[in-house]
Amino acid sequence: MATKGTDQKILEAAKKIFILKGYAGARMQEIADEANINKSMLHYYYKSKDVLFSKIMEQAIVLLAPKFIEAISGDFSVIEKLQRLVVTYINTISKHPHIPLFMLHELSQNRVHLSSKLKKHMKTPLENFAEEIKQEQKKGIIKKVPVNQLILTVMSLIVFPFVAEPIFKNVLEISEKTYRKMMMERKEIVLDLLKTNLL
Amino acid sequence: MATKGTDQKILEAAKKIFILKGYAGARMQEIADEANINKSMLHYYYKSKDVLFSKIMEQAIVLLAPKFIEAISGDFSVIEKLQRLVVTYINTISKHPHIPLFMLHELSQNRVHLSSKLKKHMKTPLENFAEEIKQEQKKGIIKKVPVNQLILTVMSLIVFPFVAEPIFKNVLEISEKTYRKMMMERKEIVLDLLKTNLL
DNA sequence: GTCTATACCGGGATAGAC
DNA sequence: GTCTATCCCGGTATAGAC
Repeated sequence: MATKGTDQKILEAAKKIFILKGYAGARMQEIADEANINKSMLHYYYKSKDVLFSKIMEQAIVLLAPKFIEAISGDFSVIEKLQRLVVTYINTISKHPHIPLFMLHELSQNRVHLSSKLKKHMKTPLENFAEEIKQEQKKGIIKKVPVNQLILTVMSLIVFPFVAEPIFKNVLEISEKTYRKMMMERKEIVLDLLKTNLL
Repeated sequence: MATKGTDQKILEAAKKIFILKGYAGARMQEIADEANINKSMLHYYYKSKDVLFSKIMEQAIVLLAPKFIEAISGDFSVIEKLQRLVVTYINTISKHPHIPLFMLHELSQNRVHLSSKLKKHMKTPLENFAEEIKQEQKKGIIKKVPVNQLILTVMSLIVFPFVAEPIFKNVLEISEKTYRKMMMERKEIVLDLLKTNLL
C-alpha cells in the first residue's frame, strides 16, 4: 500500500485530538504535531478548524448511524433486533470507546447542526421499529413498556458504560483490560436483562 | 434577604457557563457578563479560571456524591436501596440536568484530580453495598448478576437519559416538557426493570 | 506541496487609579 | 471593592519564499 497521503494523516490526527479533547479543547498545533506536519499544512488541506472538525464529526456519525439503522431493520422479531443492536453497538463502540462522549458533548453545544440530517435518516426506520414493538405488544409477544422508554433503556445500557468509563474504572478500581472484558460480557448481560423485562 | 454578594453572583454565573460550555469552551468574559460585573472582578474574587472552575466542580460533586452514599447506606434491603438510589438521583439530576455530561466530559479530560478524593469517600459504602448484594445473592433473595455489571446497569438507566437528552429529544421529537415528564415516570420503569431482573 | 515568518485577535491575567 | 487600561501569550489564519 502507498504511503499515507498528508490529507489522510491529518484526518487521523484530527480525529484523535478532537475526539479526545473536544472542539474547544483541541489545538491546531497539537493536531499538526500528531500528524508530523507543519501547522499551515492544516489550513492548506482543510481551510479552517471548523471545516476540519465537521469532517471528523461526519465520520463519527457515518460510523454509528447506519449500524443503528441496519440493526433495527429487516425481517426480524423485536427481540432479535434488540440483540443485533446490542451486539453490533457494543462491538463497534469498543473499537472507538471515546466517540460517544465526544458526540454527546459536541451535540450538547449547538456546534453540530445535523440534528435535522440525522433525524431525517433515522426517522422512518425508527418509526417502523416503534410500530413493530407496539404490534408485538398488542399480540402479547412482549410486555407493554412505553416505546420511548424502552429505546432510552436499550441505548442507556449499551452506551453509558463507555461514556462513564473513566469514572467507573476509577471508582470500581478496574483495569483497562478488565473493563474491555466486562464490555464483551456485557452483551449477554444486557440482552438477558431486556429479555426478562420483555418476555 | 440581603442583596446577593458579588462572590455569590460570580459563582452562580460561573456554574451556569462552565456547566453549559465546559472548561475549555467557557470564557471569563462570558462569566463576567452573566454576573453583570467587570472581568477583573473575577480575578479579584477567584484568582484564576482554574480556581473558579475547581470550585464549581467541587459543588457538583458535593451535590451528587453524598446522595449516592446515603442512598446505598443504612438498614435496607438491596432492592430498597436501589429504589432509594433511583428516586433520589432522578429527582436530583432533573433539577440539574446538565451536570452529568459536564462532569463526565471534564473527568475524561484529566482536569479533575479528585478521582482519588472521590474514590476515598465512596470506597467503603460501595464495598459494603457490593458485599450486601453478594450476601443476598448467596441467600437466593436476588438473582446472581455480577456486581459491577449491576452497578453499571443501574447508573446507566438513571443517568444516561440526561446525558443524551439533546439527541433523544431531537431524534424522538419530544418536547422539553414531555421529556421532563418521561424522566419522572422513568423512576418506576427503572425500578420495575431492576426488580424483574433481580427477583 | 511544503516550509518560515508573521499578521491578527481573543482571552487570561495584572497594574493602578479611584 | 470596583473600574479602565494594558500586558502578554497562545491560537487561528495568511503571505510569500522555495
